[in-house]
Parts: sequence; structure tokens; C-alpha cells
Amino acid sequence: MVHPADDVRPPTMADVAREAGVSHQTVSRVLSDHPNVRAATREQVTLAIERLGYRRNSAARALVTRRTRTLGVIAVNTALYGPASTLTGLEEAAREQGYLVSTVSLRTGEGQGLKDAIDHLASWGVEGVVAITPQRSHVQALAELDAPFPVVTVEGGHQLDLPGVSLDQELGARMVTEHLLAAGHGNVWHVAGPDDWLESEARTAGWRTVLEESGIRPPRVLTGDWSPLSGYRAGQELAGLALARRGTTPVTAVFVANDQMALGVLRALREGGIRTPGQVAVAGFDDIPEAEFFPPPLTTVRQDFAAIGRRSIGLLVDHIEGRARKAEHLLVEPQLIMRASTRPSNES
Amino acid sequence: MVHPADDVRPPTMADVAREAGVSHQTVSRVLSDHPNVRAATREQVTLAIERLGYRRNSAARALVTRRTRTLGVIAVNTALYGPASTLTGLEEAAREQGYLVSTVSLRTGEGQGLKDAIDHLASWGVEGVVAITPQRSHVQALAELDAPFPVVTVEGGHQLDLPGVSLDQELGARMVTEHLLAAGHGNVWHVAGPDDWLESEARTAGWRTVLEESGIRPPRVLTGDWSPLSGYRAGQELAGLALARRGTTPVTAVFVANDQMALGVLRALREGGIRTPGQVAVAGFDDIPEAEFFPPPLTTVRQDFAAIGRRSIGLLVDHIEGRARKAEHLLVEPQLIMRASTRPSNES
DNA sequence: CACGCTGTTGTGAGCGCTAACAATCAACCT
DNA sequence: AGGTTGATTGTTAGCGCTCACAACAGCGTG
Repeated sequence: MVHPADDVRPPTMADVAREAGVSHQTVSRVLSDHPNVRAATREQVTLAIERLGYRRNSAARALVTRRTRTLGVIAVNTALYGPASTLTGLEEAAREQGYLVSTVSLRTGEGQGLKDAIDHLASWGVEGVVAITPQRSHVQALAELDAPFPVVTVEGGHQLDLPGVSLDQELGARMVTEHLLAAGHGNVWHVAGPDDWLESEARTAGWRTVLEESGIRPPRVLTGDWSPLSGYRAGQELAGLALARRGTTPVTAVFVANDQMALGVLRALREGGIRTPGQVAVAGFDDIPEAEFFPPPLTTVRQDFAAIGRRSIGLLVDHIEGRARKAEHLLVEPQLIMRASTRPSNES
Repeated sequence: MVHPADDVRPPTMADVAREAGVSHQTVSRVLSDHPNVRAATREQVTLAIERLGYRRNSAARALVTRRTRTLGVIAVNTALYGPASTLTGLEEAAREQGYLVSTVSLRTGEGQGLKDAIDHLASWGVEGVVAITPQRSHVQALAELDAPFPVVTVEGGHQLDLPGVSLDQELGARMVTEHLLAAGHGNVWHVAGPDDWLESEARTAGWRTVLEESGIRPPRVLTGDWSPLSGYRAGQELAGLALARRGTTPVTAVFVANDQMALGVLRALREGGIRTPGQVAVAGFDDIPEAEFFPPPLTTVRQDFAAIGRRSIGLLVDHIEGRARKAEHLLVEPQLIMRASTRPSNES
């Protein structure tokens, strides 16, 4: 027993054609903005479409045109501020260009997950994929997968021959380090992110370069895992060094590779009775919304995530529509945000 | 001039059928796990599929089955921790059930944006939509749009007849308030979220109820906009009240409606020379990753965003597949996380 | 006035798949 | 043995759309 209402099917192009007294092809022409349709006919059709509440069937269209106009996004760790913001930028840009965006979120980026994600998206016929895969191993895995559509990476570095968009992490790190040196610090310590991450590597590289260019021997690098807790641990170690004042490079300035870890560092310093920025200046990276309200407000590097999203969609669409062939890599400029945590104070 | 390589089309079911020496229908049966296929035939087909690298065309499939197996997600403010985490949970759950998830992110939830978003998704034939629309006006707009597919809300309240999933915000607020009263505070102040938000309303309601049940007259509610800055401003006001000690309810405990604002409150109190929790206890809501590292670590309410995502997909799929008819509303239980910011201290 | 041209509309085929039905064959029952 | 069943496979007809092409009008040109 079928309820009659369950049987009503949405109107088709043929229904509209009948309603408007034209052929289905004319309806199609109106919908695709074909120039050679008389104004009067066009209006008839438009009216009929409205009366029936007609909507073009995307599956039928995709079948015949072989274009799904769907893009995939693979993102690891979408709950973090950076990837989440990039996602928004991506989606908006894609929508403007008439594409649908389908997202696959992975908790961790181990190889199988990536492969499955690509597979999942491929089976729905996406025309291209943006991969927000900040770890070297992900990018490696991605390059080896050899997907049947273009793949653009975000923060994927440019050593592999996948096209991509990144913030100029190294420049950002240089800006922070130079800012700290300019404020009169004789050296700058560094709390880095985890090893496998391209962002950590670039930030560390930028920091190291500036020091070396200034003839300063970079102190030992402390490493965290982006979490506030790991920053806290690093901060405890730095607090110990700052108080001991023996043998090692004096700790007066610290460049922490992201804001969350900087939060932990600040807490550890405070607990160690060390004033910021009075005794030790601290700078972060990312400019999360909370950074302005840290104790003290954090000097950091702002990333224009929306721009990164927009440009990666641009690049992907260029590849899909055959306008780009090479593995181009775009860099987005960072912005240094100076706040109290590195403010030169009166005390020496 | 067409490059020959541009002309190779992906293999079709007919190609596989020829390769395996069967009819295309048998191939279809193998792919849909139809029971009545001889094991040997099945293997022939599987082998042929593998040899050709065949992949079922989802558009053709959707055309004939009238099922796109695609779900839409509309989210306002995806860059926030809560929505972003929910999104991950949603996407995983949908993927497990064999659905593709397409996301539309809106910066603000004004009416036209929502309508366009629904339209965008509808034109791609989504079978249902999960709307992460925490503002009353969004839900209202959504209910009025009358979409051609089921819509499930997340944090959308249950006064309207849309099915939905929410955290039990009111219970969370009760837990915090009771915790503060149990710690010996005579009253609890409240910094609420913006007016139009259902979450603010529920949190304020929970707080108020507990106070009234205990025969305590609730003090005036301060209002913020979820941002650390607005919390900072509210905190300045509270600091003033705490120091003045005249006329008003003494300020010894504050329940802030989210963790970001709590960060601002903590800073303002600290700047006012007020110790937390010594003089004023502070609690938040959300348990963002940073909360554990606030000065001091913040007592807050944890939301199981993954569970919320999972259950909303469950609800949506039930509606799509006709298993549910009513506008059911599910509640997810919150968890109180006790930390130093509300710890009873030695001082009176 | 025959011809070609351009603008406008219609006709037919087919994209790749699934659903319904038909056909075949072996096994089983009476 | 003849008929009936059930398992396995093949055949056919669309799903709703776009593309290629045909048809036809109205116009100017030699």
C-alpha cells in the first residue's frame, strides 16, 4: 500500500516544456542562458519553471556532461582553529564558483585513512580535492596515491610535485625573531612544534636563519606537540634555565611555534615567578582569537586563512578546467601582530 | 585538436561485463551484493573490476535510484571550537552510513544566507540537512523555509517542530551553579551569552533555576557576545563590584556562559587585583582545549561534540529512510570538569 | 527569384546505471 | 516421468538531462 503523496515526483524538464508550450530543449537553453532564445519564449519558460517549482536534476546533468561540479576537501584535525578557518574560506570560494564542497575530516592522518578518504570522494565523482595535510608524511602518502583527479595541498610544502598554497611560515618566523632581536634581546629561544609537521620545520628554519644571519648561535630547540600542556612543560624547563643562569644562553626571549603552546609557556613562567615581558618576552604564532587576552596579550603572527582557502580553490579550479598544468605553489604573506608579551619594559 | 589521452573515458559497467564474459546486470548484482550470484561468477567479475580499475558512476546511479546519498550541513561560524568539533563528528557518522557530506559555512546567519544555503544544497539533490544554527532567529527562518527534505537542527532548541539534537545546556548550567553553591558561595553571578542564542538562554535558565530553588535571589545578569573581549568588559564591571562591596550582592562566584569570555573575566579580575579562586571563583562552559591552561585552570562543562554529531546524523537518516516521523528532540548529557578556578581555598 | 545566412525551435540519441521481467537450467516432488 | 520450484543469468526499458543536428522562418544579396 503506497500512500499517494509518496508517489509525487518532482517535475522534470518535460513537464516544464509542456506547461510552457515549448520543447524540453528550449527549457534547457533557458536554464543554461543560451543566447538564442526569444525574450518572450524565455519568459514563458521562466514562468512555467516558477509555477511548477522546477529544479534541474543534478544527477542527470552530471551523467551527460561528465561534470559533477563537486570538490572534495580532506582535512586532518578540523577542530583546530587554523584548519577550521581555512575550511570556511574554501567553502565560500567554491560556492562562488558554482561548486559543491564535500568534506572528509580525519582525526589523525595515518596512511589508510587518507586512502579511504580519497576513495570515498572518488566514488562520489569529485573533480578535484584540496587536502589540508600539514604533516610531511600525509603529503608523501598523498603524492604516492596518485589520485584520478587534481589534488591541491594546503600547508603541504612545495618539495613534492603537488600544487599547493601555504602561508609563508618561514617569513612569519623571521618577522617574530627579528622583532625580538630588535627589542634588544641577545638571543631567542624556540619552542618548536612536532617533528613531522611542515609548519614546525618552516618556523624553526626561519628562526634559525635570522639568528645565524645575525651571527648568533641558536640555542637548543625545545619541542612540543602544539598542545598547551606541551608548552607548559617546555615553559617549566625554560623557567628553570632562566632562574639558574648558569652555563647556558640566558633566557630573555622565547618564540613559541603556536599560540596554544605559548599559553602553556606563559603559565609555567608565571608559576616560576618570572614576569612576562619584564624578564622573559614571549611570542606565538597563529593569532587565535584568545591570544589577545592571554596574560599578557600575546605577540603573534596572523595567518589569513580565508585567503588561503580562496587561493587554493582558485588553484584547484584552474587545474580542473585545464588552465594550469604545472605544480605551482602559492605563498600567502603573514602579518606580525605586536602585543604586550614582547613589549620592551622599563626594567633591564 | 584533441590530445588522445584526454579522450580515454573511465570504464563502464559494460566494459567490465565484456571483460568478465557476463552481462552488465550481473556486474551490477555483484556490486550491490545481490545474493543470487554464483561464487565463481562473482570472482570473475571482481577480477575484471580490479583489472580495469572500474568505479561505479554515482551520477548514473543517483539518476535511476533517485537517491544521491548526500547530506548537507549548514553551519554558522564554523571556526568556533564547538561547531568545528560537531562537524567532525557529523562527517564521520555520515561516512560510516555511506553518505557523503557537503558543508555550507556561513559567517553570519542572516535570513538570506540561510535560504541561499538551502537552495545551493537542494540544487545538488541532498537528501537531508543538518543545520548547526544556534540562534533562535536562524531556527525560526529555517522552520519557515519549508525545505523539500528533512532538516535536523543541532542546538536548535525544541520549541519549533524541527527535530534536533542538543546538549542539555540547562543541566550543564545547573551542575556548575550547584557546584559553586556547594563550595560555600552565598550567591553566583552570571555572564550570559548574546540574547538571540538558544544556548545563552538555556544556560541562564539553568543558573536561575538553581538559585531560585535554593531561595537565593539571582543578581543582575551581565551579557557578552561570546568573545574574550566582551568577557573582559564584564569582568571589569564585576571587579568594580567586588571591590566596592556596597549595596549589591557580594561577588564571590561567577558562572560565565563560555570559556572564551571566562578568559576575559579572569584577566579583568587579575588586573583588578582580585585573586581567583581565592576571592572570586570563576567557571566557564565548553571545555575548549585551552581551558585547562588558563590562569587558573578553568572549571567548566564539557560537551561531547562527537556524540552530538553522531546522533544528529542518526536522527536525520531515520527521517530520510522513513523510520521516524515525529519532530523528536534528543538531549546529550554534559559533564562537569572541576579545576582550580573554583577550588575552595584556605582564605575565607 | 534562387541562394545563403542567421536566429530560433524541435527531434533523436545516448550518458551509465538499476528495476522489472524473461529465460534457462538443475534439482526436487509426487 | 512430468511438473514445479528456486537459483542464476540475460534482456529491455527507462531515469532526466545535454549534445548534435535538422527544420524552418525571415532577411538580404546577386
